[in-house]
Parts: sequence; structure tokens; C-alpha cells
Amino acid sequence: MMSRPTGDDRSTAKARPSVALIGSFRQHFAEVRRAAEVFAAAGFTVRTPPLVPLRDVDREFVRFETDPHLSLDHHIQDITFDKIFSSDFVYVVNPDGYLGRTTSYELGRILERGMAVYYAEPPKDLPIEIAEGTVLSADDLVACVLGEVLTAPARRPRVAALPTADIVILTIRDRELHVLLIKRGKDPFRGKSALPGGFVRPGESLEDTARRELEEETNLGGSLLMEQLHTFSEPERDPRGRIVTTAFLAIAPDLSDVRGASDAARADWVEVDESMWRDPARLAFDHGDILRRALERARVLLEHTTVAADFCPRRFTISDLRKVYEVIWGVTLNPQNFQRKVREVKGFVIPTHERRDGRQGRPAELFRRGPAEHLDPPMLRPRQRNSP
Amino acid sequence: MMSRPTGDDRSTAKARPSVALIGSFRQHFAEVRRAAEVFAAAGFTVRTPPLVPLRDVDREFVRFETDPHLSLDHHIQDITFDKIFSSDFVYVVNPDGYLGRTTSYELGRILERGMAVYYAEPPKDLPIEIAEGTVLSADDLVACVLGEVLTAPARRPRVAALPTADIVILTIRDRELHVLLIKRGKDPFRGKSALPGGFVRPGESLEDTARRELEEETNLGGSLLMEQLHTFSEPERDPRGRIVTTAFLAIAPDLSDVRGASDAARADWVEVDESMWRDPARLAFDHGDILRRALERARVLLEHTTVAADFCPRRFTISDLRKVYEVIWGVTLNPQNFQRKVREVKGFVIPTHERRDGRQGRPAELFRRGPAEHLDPPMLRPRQRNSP
DNA sequence: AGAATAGTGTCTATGAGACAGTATATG
DNA sequence: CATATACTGTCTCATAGACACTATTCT
Repeated sequence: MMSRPTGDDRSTAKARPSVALIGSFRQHFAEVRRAAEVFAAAGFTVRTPPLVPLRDVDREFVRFETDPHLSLDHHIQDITFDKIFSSDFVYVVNPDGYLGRTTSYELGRILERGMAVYYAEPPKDLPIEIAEGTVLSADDLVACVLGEVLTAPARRPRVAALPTADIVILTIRDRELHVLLIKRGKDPFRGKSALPGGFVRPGESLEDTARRELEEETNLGGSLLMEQLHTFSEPERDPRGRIVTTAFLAIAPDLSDVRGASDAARADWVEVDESMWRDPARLAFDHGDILRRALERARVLLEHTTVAADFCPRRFTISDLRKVYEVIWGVTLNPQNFQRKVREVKGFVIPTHERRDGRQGRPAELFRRGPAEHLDPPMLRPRQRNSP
Repeated sequence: MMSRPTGDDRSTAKARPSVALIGSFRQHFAEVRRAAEVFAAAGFTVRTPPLVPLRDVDREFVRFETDPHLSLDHHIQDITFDKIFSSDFVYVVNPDGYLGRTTSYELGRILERGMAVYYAEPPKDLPIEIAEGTVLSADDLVACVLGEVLTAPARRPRVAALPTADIVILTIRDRELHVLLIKRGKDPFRGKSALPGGFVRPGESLEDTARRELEEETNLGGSLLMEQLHTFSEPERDPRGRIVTTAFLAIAPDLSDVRGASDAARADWVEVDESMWRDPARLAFDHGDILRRALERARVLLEHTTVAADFCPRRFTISDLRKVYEVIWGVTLNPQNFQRKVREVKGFVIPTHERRDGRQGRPAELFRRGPAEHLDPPMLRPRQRNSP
């Protein structure tokens, strides 16, 4: 839980400066190439444009001879953006001041990222703030970078993310712990099992999203307990881009039927199994980590709250309740002492004076859950005694 | 912690979706206004454009009658971006397909931010990937957001958010609990006290961001304990737009000096006081809620872990440690029993055989913290005895 | 000496765990 | 009847809390 920091240093060797050039390659290709040669001569890495001839000069979006023929414009543009975003700064070649629509679009993305941008001429007719000292020739810019007196960027780059909510819905079926998983119908991880979840929609909080997904997956989402667990934000956790997920834990009684498919994905109860987090490839994304954390949380919740009763049907016996503790804690408990402890806690279970029979042995009394939420003192989880 | 669903319908509780319209207002003002009226009629908040006449129709960058006369174009544009970025999604009104340069630039910034974007027509001649189901009429878009069934495929809007990390840094000074707060130098909440925090930057996880901020605010960020607490995502929690914050808890020993200002904001230790969360206006944003939750968490951590020692200087007495528990739990503890309990736990405190004197009374032995992280059995917090 | 703080020894009440024993069903 | 499960009563042992008592400093 509480993390102690590691002592890594992040001082790395300095690389050659890299630059990306943008501007209307169609209209000003000669100027662009000339500027690129100035940077290259100074030892800079010129990430884009490639120094090869143009193709399809009559279209708005120009291509180079090295570009693949069949790709869509936006695929080529994606590759260009990779080059631009991995550069140290951007130089806008606009000899007449004007920028085309594609360059305007690129500039929007570049500025939103907070990158350092320099201009050959003050851009005309675009509502952009031009910081002082950012309009200069390629030669001056080289001198400036080598002298390390860069004035841009104006803003620290911020990362935008798509927030999602994933839910670990636990239940007990056939005396074993089960979790609700869906089979993914789309890439990435198509065909893999994953936790149910989804993107936050307009006007929703993460809790709203989680409750909506719960409602979609189980038909009694509105009545289930739910708790926020943890937020997972590793930059590479989702191959689709920056997706930050907040995990929720929900606890369900034994539901025999799960509502039908949503989003062409089937939801199923799957027995919880240690390989789900031991083997990271068992579940999609980092859902193994999420599940492990959910289980740890459930164990603690059982100690301090009355949630165990939420795993049980409306009427349950003390044995049913004990089984919940045994399955989630992975222990066996003394039935006599468990009985005494549970019945002593005020408001945990309420006798109904009905009995359940049909099984072997003395019929057990049925209880329903009481109003108590917290266990004080907590249920003690058997632990290793201190050896004397 | 565990939330039982309340019986309220969330049709009322949910915030109204908000939309920003972009496009060439100069050429297609009538269409823009018509679309805006569709959204407004459905109860959506239309953040931009304002429904007032235009001015300076002959220039590339158009202005509205409500815009201030003397401002520079880019200042007006900044205000527009604030409105766009605080919307849930964007609708591009481009009846003929083409986008102007200003709209292209705006679109670049909007897409780089990961916002959900819809188009009236497929944009022509811009290298943008148009996801399936994002070209549709304003009426269809309204229906899609409201979750109604559509004949045409429509992609449900996903909300993009800026993730931030806020840190509650607790310490004990002069035998009182203190929290590190900054005075905000910018709007919103200029001049108000707030928790230190900041935006996630490229390549960072939330934990990286929190650790960096901690480092910036205290000069020993690298060595402090830190734990993720909770993620706050209410749509209206930040007036600047969709900002989802993850709160962290850090625990510091008594630092006499805090590193100087960063971002023109001074950081100061402030004594923790119940009014900070009782009165929501005391702290900026929802930082009162965050602080309350941090304090609850700190109380639990003291029970089950050895973090209390992290509040103390490198060498400390048992009394120092006891004071930590007393201050954070808000109780008085029996000194004798506390002493026995702490010294019995293996690896909590290690005697140094040095003594501290200079005060009244018998000099106390100095200890340093041991390797143990967890307390098992936990420190018991005095609680109300069951009345018989 | 007296006050103040540190630290030790010891008694007691509580409650968890072990387990014997009783109750009541099925086959 | 045996067997299985449900439930009760009682003993034991660990330990949290109370508190008397000793130790060592300052005023």
C-alpha cells in the first residue's frame, strides 16, 4: 500500500537536438528544404520532412516519394506526428506569413502539447500568441539552440486522458469465489477475458459510470454495494492511448442469471483463480493487477464491515455466512466460535425463526442481514501465532 | 467507504451535458446558430458560440458583439478555448465539408486533447481520421448522448479529462497536526489555499506526477512515504473543465523549512482544523473533502502500519511517537501501556542507547525506526466500550 | 524536596480459540 | 441405528488496560 520511493537518478547523456519542420510543403518546398539543410549541417536531427521529392503536388495534403502509395492521408499524417512529437522543437516555415489548413491543424496539435515552436515569419491571421524571440531564421535558431538560450515553450505539456471505470464484481457460487468477466469482442485483446467497464460519458462522474456499467451487466446494479478501489495510470497500460482507469469493487449475492449481452460481449461468472494475476496474459490489459487488489480489499472489508452478508441471498444461515469468510480468506473457521461471534454483534444478523431443511443434519435457522455496516470489534482473521 | 446506493433517481443528479460548436462562423453562421438551438432545446449547455450577432465579418477571425473591442485575437481565442475545453464534446458545423484555417487550428488542439468530436459533414482535405459514427446531425447527436436508440450508427461520446495529482502532505509541528497548503496565484480560486498538485505530463503515471510535485514542494520528496487515496471526478468539481484528480497522502517528519516558491505560489504548513472540511469555502475546489479523507486514512494507517515513525525525526523518543498517535487520533493514551506495546513489536523501534535531556524529568531514550512496515497485531485505537 | 517525565512490574477483565456436549435432521 | 450438521456451555490462554512503583532529571 504505502510505497517507499526507490532511489533512481534520471540524469542521462545529452543527445543531438532534433527538429521537425512544418509548413506548406506544396508552396514553399524550396524554403523548407533549405531550412532543413541548415539544421542538418549544424548536426541536428531533422525528423521531418524527408529530403526526397514530392508527389501529388496538386492536392491539399502533399505526399513524399517515400510515402507508401496506398495508405490513407491520416495514416501518413500519424507517422509525421510521431516524428514531430519525438522532436525537441518545431520550426514553422512560412515565408509569406500564411499557413495552410493542414499546417494550422498540425500547429494546433503541437501547441496543445506544449512543444517549443519557432517561426520563420510572424504567422498571419491565426489567433495564436507569438512569444517574443520565437520568430527567427533557421541560422539564428541553430545558434540559439547551441547557445541554449531557448525562450519557448510557454506552457508545460499536459496529458489528456480518457477516464474509464472498471468493476470487479465478486460473488460466491457453488461455495467458490467467482468474478464477472466479459469476453472482449474488439481489439485490443479481442477474445481475451476482461473486467466489465467503460468510458465516462458526458455529465458522469466515475461513480456514475461504474454504477451504469454494473446496471448493464447485472440486473440489480442499483442495489449492490460498490466501492472505489484504485486508479491505474501507467502510460502504456492501454495500447489505444492514454486511458486511465479507476477500479471499483462490487459485491453480489448468488445471481443465477446474468443479463444478456451488451456491446456484443458476453458476461460470465468465472471462478477466481490465482493464475489470473500470476499470469499477466490471462486477462486483458492490467486487469490481473486490478483483480488482485480487489481481492485484497475484499479480505479487509470482511474484517471490518458486514459486507459478507451481501454475498448471501436474502435469507441465509450462519453456515452460509461462514462459508463466505472461508472462501475469501482461504481458511477454515471454527463453526462454534464463528456462530457465537456473529450473533453477539448487534445488527449484523437478525433471526427470522424460520428453518432451512432438506439437507442432511439439523435444520439451520435462517437469518437476514441487520442494519449494521461496520464491525467493531472486527472479525479477526486467523493468523500465525508468534512462536515463543 | 463502501457506498450503499441511495434510492434517488439520477436523472436529476446528473449534470447537463455541455457542448461547444466550432466551424466557420463567418460563412455558416445561420447553420451554427440552428445547431446551437437544437442542443439548447434538449437542455444541453452550449458553451460556445454565444447567441449574439457577429462583428467584423470581413476578417478571417470573426468576433461577436459581446467580445471586448480592444483585446487581441488570441486573447479572445483563449477564452473560446476555455469554453471548448470545459465542454463534454465538440460539434463541428461544416455544411460544405470544408474547414477554415482557424477551425483547423482549433480542431488540432481539440483532438490533441482527446476530446470527443462530431461533424455535420465529413471534413474534406484534412488528414484526420473520422471514426465511424461521428458524422451526424445535431438532432441525432442529441439522441445519441441521451442514450436513445438510433437508426444510424453513432459513437457514444467519451469524455476526455486532464488527470491531475493532488497531495496531502501531513506533518506534526509543535505537537499539532499540520498540512502543506499553497496560496493559489491564478484563477480559479486565486488567493485561496489549496493542496499542492499538478497535471500529469507526458510519460508520467499519476504516481510519477505526485512524486514530482512532492519533490518540488518539500526538498525530501524522494524519501517520503506516499499512498494513493481516492480519485475525485465530479463533472463540476473544477470550473476550468473536466479535470479528474487523484489524491495522494504523504507523511513528512517535522521539516522546519519548506523549499521556496514554485509557480509563484508560496507553500506553508497550516494547522489542520475541522473547518477546513466543514466549511467548503475554506479551501479551493473540493480540497476540503480530500483533506478529510486523507485524515481518515492516516488514522487507519496508524493502526496497521509503522508510519507514525515517519512523522518523527530520525531519532525520537517513545513520547514523541505517542504524541503522533494522540494528535492524529485525537485521544490521550496511557504512556506506560503505549511504551510496552511499541517496544514489544519487533522491528518498529530500535534503541540507540542515547538519551535526550535538557527537558524536565528523566531523560528519555532515543530510538530510530526499525525495518517493520506493518503492525500485526495492530495498535488498538481506544473506542467506546459496549455499555452492558 | 518537589515536580515532571521515563520506564517497569503486576493485577484484572475481556475475548478468542479449543472442545466437550447437546439438539435435530436424513438414510 | 449411524452420520451429519446446528448450536450451547465452559475452560484456557493471550493481551489490553489500569495502576502502583521505581528511576532520573530540573527547579
